[in-house]
Order: sequence, then structure tokens, then C-alpha cells
Amino acid sequence: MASYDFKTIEEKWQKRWENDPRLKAVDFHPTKPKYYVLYEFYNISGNLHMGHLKGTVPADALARYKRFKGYNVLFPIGGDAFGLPAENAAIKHGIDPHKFVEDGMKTVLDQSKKIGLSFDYSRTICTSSPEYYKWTQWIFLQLFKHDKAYKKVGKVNFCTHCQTVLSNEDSQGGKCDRCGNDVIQVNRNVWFLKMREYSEKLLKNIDNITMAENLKEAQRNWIGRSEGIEFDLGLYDENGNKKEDLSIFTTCIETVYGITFVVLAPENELIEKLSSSIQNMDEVRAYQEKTALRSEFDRMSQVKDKTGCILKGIYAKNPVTDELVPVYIADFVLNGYGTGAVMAVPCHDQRDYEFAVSFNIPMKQVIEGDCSKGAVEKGEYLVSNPKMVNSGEFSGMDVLSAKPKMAQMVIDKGFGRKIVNYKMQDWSFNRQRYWGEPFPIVFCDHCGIVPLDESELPLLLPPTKDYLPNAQGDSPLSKIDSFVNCTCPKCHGKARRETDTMPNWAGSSWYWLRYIDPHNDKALADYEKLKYWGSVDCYTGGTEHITRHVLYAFFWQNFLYEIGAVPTRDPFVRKMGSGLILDSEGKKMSKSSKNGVSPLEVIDKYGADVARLHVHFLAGYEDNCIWSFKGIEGITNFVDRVWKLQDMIKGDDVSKEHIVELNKLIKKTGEDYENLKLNTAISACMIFLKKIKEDGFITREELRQFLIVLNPLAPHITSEMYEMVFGQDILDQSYPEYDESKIVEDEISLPIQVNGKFRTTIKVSRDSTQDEIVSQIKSKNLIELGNVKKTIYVPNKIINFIV
RNA sequence: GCUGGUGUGGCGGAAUGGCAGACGCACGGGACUUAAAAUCCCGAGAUGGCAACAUCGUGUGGGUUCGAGUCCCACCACCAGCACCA
Repeated sequence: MASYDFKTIEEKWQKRWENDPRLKAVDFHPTKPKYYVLYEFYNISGNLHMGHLKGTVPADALARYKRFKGYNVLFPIGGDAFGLPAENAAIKHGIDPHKFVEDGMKTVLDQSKKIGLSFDYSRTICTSSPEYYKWTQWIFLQLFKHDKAYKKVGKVNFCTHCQTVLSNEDSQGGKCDRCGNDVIQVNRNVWFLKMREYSEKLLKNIDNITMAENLKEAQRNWIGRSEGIEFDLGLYDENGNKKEDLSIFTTCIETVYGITFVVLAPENELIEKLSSSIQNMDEVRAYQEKTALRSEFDRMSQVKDKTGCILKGIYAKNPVTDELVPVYIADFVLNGYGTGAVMAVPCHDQRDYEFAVSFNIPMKQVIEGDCSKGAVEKGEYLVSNPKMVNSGEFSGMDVLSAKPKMAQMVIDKGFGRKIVNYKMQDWSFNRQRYWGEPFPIVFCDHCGIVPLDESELPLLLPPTKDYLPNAQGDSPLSKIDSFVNCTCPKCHGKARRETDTMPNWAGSSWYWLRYIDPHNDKALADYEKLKYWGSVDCYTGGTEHITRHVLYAFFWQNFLYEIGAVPTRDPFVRKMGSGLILDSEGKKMSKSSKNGVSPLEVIDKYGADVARLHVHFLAGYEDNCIWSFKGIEGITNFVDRVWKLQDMIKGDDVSKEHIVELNKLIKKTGEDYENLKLNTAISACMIFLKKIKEDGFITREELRQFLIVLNPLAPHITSEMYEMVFGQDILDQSYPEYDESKIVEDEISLPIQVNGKFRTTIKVSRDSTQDEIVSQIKSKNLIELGNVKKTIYVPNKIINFIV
């Protein structure tokens, strides 16, 4: 037997798989059930790194397993190509981004093939190709037509380095997701998508999907649902004249009697309206200017001393007590959340307490507890449930029963209502960058904002050599007159195009739908095909996009469902977040930190099968692991032993020596592939191999089944051996069935406990009765039992004597 | 601070409430070899003992149970998300 020449053999199979129809998905397959496996498509930036193996290989193993199980599997791949990497290459090295993407796509697809990934390469898509972005633009047009997209001047995140507006999702932690610099807040004319309107639907998507709890919690956190009461209080001037209405959102209506002041966000528009009644407008303006300079992140994250400014001459009337209390502005109140104003109850909110101390404002306790050193907050009183005080008719009640009654009271009196608030904001959707989808929108002096007709799509991104925004921060497209100047689709007068482009998250917000029908030029995908393939059954990929891409995906799929473009609301049935591969210092492997180990290096040295096995033997799919070559010998050894099995064949059918182990193996690996638990699947294969080695032989049928079981993990070597030994292609085989009754052994080793402590084991035949076992123990004189008070016998599990 | 998750040998990691440490790495011993590498076999949680065996042992402290790594309560540590959200 020649030794295993992985280079030649792996290449041979990779060539064969490239165009193998058996690896391609079949629309409307007459007999096979469908299964859709998705891996988060590649961000086109250069070479793949080991981290990619963490997500792609389990998906590939699942796809191969499901094909064996008789499913019609859709397992596609593509490139997320708009955005930073191509644009930076253009700016820094003058590389045409189209060319960069073309080369980048080729690279990642070639490398995928070298890993042995069985994608259906005939369905490959790329978000920056006009055939694709035509439909991204089409979706935007639908959003616009259905009043889900609007343009508004507002405070938005802006990165001075990248010269572009960013969404909240793109500036998590106050850092630009593109370059890592601090984000500032600027006023801009910005496109927003009404994502907030979809909050409840997104929460429903989260309930429906199968996903790790911590990831679901991160998403719920991001949406930030909060139930409470909104109620009206009036703003009055010094002479008791009502000037304006003001609403306040609170989750703690039980503290309403304890309001001693009210705080508005510095940007609250009521301040201008009240300016004639505010006696210290100079101070107020100075404070507004001061806070405007601080970034929102700075304002929110650094809990320093409370700053603020009183609105002299303005009072708010508490509608429950009719008391007049002073009004302040302070930067801890955010204009974008609730009504941009809060009621302050210093005794029962630590933040209000600190503000009251700084500004010497009186406090009023309305719930029992010690407020001398700080607030008694809801986290405390809702648990200990003390009595209400100083709260009119509610005094003396316990908090938990008073709370709903007080809510009902403000509703009944007509000035309050139940409200749900969300932290999640609308999605700011434009970027002042070149490399993105142009908006299919024109601005006409007569007609205003006018959408292009669908027949005009795609609106092509015009070629240029100048990839930088202008001095005012306008998109590079604004410098291209032939693009900007156009005629209005409505009145045919002169008009100007929108020159911003869409964020790179646009193309990724619907790409799984396009795989279903990648070449359709009549629709984003054929409705019947969408119905056939349905939701993605298993979606693998990193966890870093969980509060961004995945939420956007929920949002767009809901919208497309509502306009009848797709048949389901839930894009994904199951989302598996893969762990990271870290370098030896525990840092994430990535292109930007230049610590990536190339899978090609590993494949070159050890082969693709070994690389696949090693990465997944290091840790579970969802766990992070530190990359190391340490231990890879264990895997090469395993692969070599598999290869040598061909010299150990003796007999044809499954032998009685191996029937139990083989059935166990089939059962275990099947479950593990379903759950992407590749590490224990590998271990199960090793255990079986150990048994074979011990006995010194394997029968033909055993080898046949073993090769199929191992194939999803190590497709090359198993395909080769299958062909050599059986003269057939393993792709035509089906996964072996296991027989539960074969797994149970006739003779078992039963643990014996005395007083719950393990003593020894006894060999007994299966399903022995308690009496049989006790008499066997006695006859063999295994242990001294003494005075047995009670015996617990769990058949085939354990026997426990209490003495 | 809030929320979620995780704590198991020298290391990576296994264990539907029933023999903890599967599988692998590293380690020790042996076989083969002039020798080494490779390969093969054996050993191995800790402590005591020549050994049979005994005691302890899954972050800490309690509890439920005949029996707890697993379930419950409290605490500690680490990781992640959110963070002055009214």
C-alpha cells in the first residue's frame, strides 16, 4: 500500500467536486426534502484565515451529512464586497475597486475549494455586482414607497476619519466600526429606515429562532424594550400661565408623588419655544453649546459629576399633586429616547439623587427605606415590597399593589397612557463614500424627493478615479456631474441625484434570499422558489454581527414579507454562533491585526482533511480556541490509521465483534453533525478506530459505513478510499442506519454502590432482576453487605445498598 | 451597575441525576533499531501504600436526593453584551 499522498488525492477530489451536479441544489426536487445550510458570506478583503474554517467546515459537514440523509441541500457562498476593504485599496493603492473585488472573489472561492467546501458554486453571488445590487436598490425603492425610508436632518454618528455618517449599530461603544476612531455627533441630512417600527416583530423573530441564550439576550438588550407610563404635565411661567405641554415617560409611576424636579435634554425643542419666559437664556445657551461638543458616547458612558442648568422662570406641574417643581436641562437626558425629558425622583433613583445633591434640590421620599445615603431604587423596593408613604390615597399600601393602581389612576384621569419604549433607533442608512449602492432617488425642485422607476434599475455606480469625499464631506459621487445631473422622472425637469451610497450592511440584509434564485432578472427571487426553500435551516457564522447584521436581516425579511415579496417572516430557523480562533496571546485572528494563520499554510503542510479535523478537535463549535499546531500530530496519526484500514479488511458483512461499536458510532455522529458538535464526532470515530485496531481487522461493510460516517469531516481521504475499495463514488451513498437494539450489549458491567459510594462493578446479563444480582454478589462474595436496610436498583444502570 | 454565559487533571476538552476526567496533546516506561526518528504496546487526578485497597477530588459554602460536575439557594472568579434608557 502506498502511503497517503494527500496533495495529489485532495486536488483530484476538489477538481471533481467543482462541477459535480450532486453537490448542487435542485429547485423543486420531486422527492427529496429541502435543507438550507448557510454560512455568513465572505467579506471580500483578501485571503481566508483559520477563523473562516471555524464557521465553514461545520456548515460543510452538516451539508454533506444532510445529503447522505437524502436531503436536497442548498449550501451556497458569495461575497460581501461593498465597503471598506475595496475602497481602501482604491484610495491607498489606486486599485480599481471592481478589480479588487473580482480578484478577491476569485481568491476566496479558490481557497474554499482547497478546504474542500462543497458549496454550490453555480449560485455564487457578489453584492457589488449590478445584477445583485439592482435588487438591493429595488428593496430600497419599496421601503421608500411604503413609507419606511425617510430623509431627515438629525443628530447622527459621524466618523471624522472615514468622513461618513454611521448607524448606531456601526458605532457600538462609540467607536467607528470601520476604523476604530471615536465617533462624534453631527447634524446631517440623513436617510433613515424605520427599523424601530419593527421592534416587536424583531423580538418575535428572536423568540422564534433557535440560538444560544446569550446571543438572544444581546439582541433583546439592543432593542431595549421597556414598558411604562407616559403622562402629561404642563410647563408654566413664573406667573402661573401655562406655556407648553410636556410628556414624560416613566417605568416607575409608583414614585410619581416624589417628583421634585423635571429635566429636559439640552436639545429638547421646547427650550426654544419657552425662550421668552426663560430668565437665564444666556446660561442655557452656553450649556447647550457645551454639551453639543461632547459626543453622545462621552455623555452617556462617563458617569462623572452631574452637570446641568436650571430654566429660571419655568415650572412643571405634577398632574397628580398639582405641585410646581423646577425644570432643568442636563446632558444625562437623551433627546432620542422617550420624550427627551424625565421626571426626577431623587429618593428613588440614584441618578436623580446625585443631580439633586449637586444642585441642592429638595427630596421627597414616597417609599419606605433608608434614603439618607442614596436612593432606594426599584431594584430594591420591588423585591422587598415596602409600604408607600407621602403618596395621598396610596400611602400605606405596599409598593407592588400600589404600582398598577397608580398606573390605572393616571390613565383614568385622562393624562396618562401605557406606552412601550425602545432603545433601538431607526437605521441611518447613507454613507458619504464611493463604494456602495447608489440610491435610486432624485431631488427635483418641483417634485421634491422622487424615486426612480423600477425599470431604471440598476442605477449603476459611475466610474471614477477620485474616491475621496469633498471638503464639505459630500460623497465622491457629488463630484461626478454626469451622474449628479439628471431629469426628474415625474416632471422631466432638471433634477439632481442622491449622491450618498448605502452602507455595506444593505447588501447583506437579504443575500440568503438571492441564493435561492441568483440569476433572476424579474424579481429578487422567484416567489415559488422562495416558498420551496423557505427559511434557512441552519445559519453559521460569527457572533460579532448578532446585534447588527442579524437584526437588519430580521427587519428586511419582515418588510419583504409584508409587501408580499417573500413567503416567510423568519429568515433563519437556527443560528449557530461560531467561536473565534485566537492567536497565542488570546487575540482574535483577523486580517487587520495581521496575526492570522493561513489555512493554506496548514493545508500545504498537513492537507485539508487534517486542517478541518484539527480546528474542530481543538474546541466546540461555539467556543473560542487558541490556535496551535500542538496536537495536530494526533490528527495526522488518526488520518494515517484510517488510510491503513485498507490493509486490515477481512470478511464482508458487519461482524459480531463490531456490531455494537459500529451502531454506537452511527448514532453518535449523526446526532453530533445535527448539533455541529464536531469535536465529539471526531472522538467517536477515534474510539471506533481504536476498537478496530485492537481486534486487528475490519470487514468490508464496516469499512464502507465508517468511511461514510467520517466523510463529512474528512471528505477527501474517505472519497478516495471508497473509490479504491468499493469502486463507487461515496456521494451516491446514504448514511448508514443504526439499530437501537444492536447498541445494547447482552452483558453489562453494573456499578455497585454501598450507601451511595461506588464500590465495584459486576458483570451481569442485561435486564437481570434485583434478586439475581443480589444472589450473584453473594455467590461471588464480591463485597461484604452487612445489614441491608434498603436496596435501590435501577435496571442496567446501578444498584445501591443502604446498610 | 444590569443582563446572559462559563468555571472539570500539566494542557485542549468529554460526561440524558447513576463507575468523573471519554478522545487527544504533553509526560513516563517498554518493544523495534547499532542509534535516532517514525511506528507499536503499557501507565498515569491527588494523597497514602510493594500491593490489594483506602481517603480526598468538577470555583467556594450550604441544600434536595439512595446517589449531584449535572437540580435548588448564596457567594467568588472569568468571558461577553448593554450601560446615566427615565
